[in-house]
Amino acid sequence: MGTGVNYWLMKSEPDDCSIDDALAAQDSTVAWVGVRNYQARNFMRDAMAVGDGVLFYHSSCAEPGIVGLARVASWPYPDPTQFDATSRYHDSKSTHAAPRWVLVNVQALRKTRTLSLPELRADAALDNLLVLKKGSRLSITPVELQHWLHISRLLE
DNA sequence: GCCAACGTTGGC
DNA sequence: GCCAACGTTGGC
Repeated sequence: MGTGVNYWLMKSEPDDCSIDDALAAQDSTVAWVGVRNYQARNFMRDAMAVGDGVLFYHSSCAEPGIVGLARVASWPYPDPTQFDATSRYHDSKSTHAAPRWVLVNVQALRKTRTLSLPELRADAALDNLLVLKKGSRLSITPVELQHWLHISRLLE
């Protein structure tokens, strides 16, 4: 793990938790429940640090794209929904002794204009942004500093 | 609703 | 370890 702040893009379905929902939450902070992909989990578990920058992205909706800025607001801890038999995220194979899934808290900082997927794709400076790669389905992807800076400028 | 792409599972 | 079958993601 390197030093300094890292940057991430995190997808959320707005029907589930939109940028408005996050901003309306206590301290504008939400627990990022429901990640059930090992690669995405490993980013939270092994690479995220409190204060890391987050691009808040709406997926599976009418206008997918970046809709806000946020920050990582906790260290990783077990996702409580994995133990909840009534949750859609329940995992019967996970135990309290050896939790399979972790999460972090994410604090929304501000809503931005929607930087839409077509707009992102049309920007040559973002050619290598992981979320734009063909077939990319990861709900959490690292963002390079140069991409973070470029997108920040677009959202000013 | 369709379907491409990817991840996971489980038989062998 | 291989790989077919199945499940999920997510744009369109």
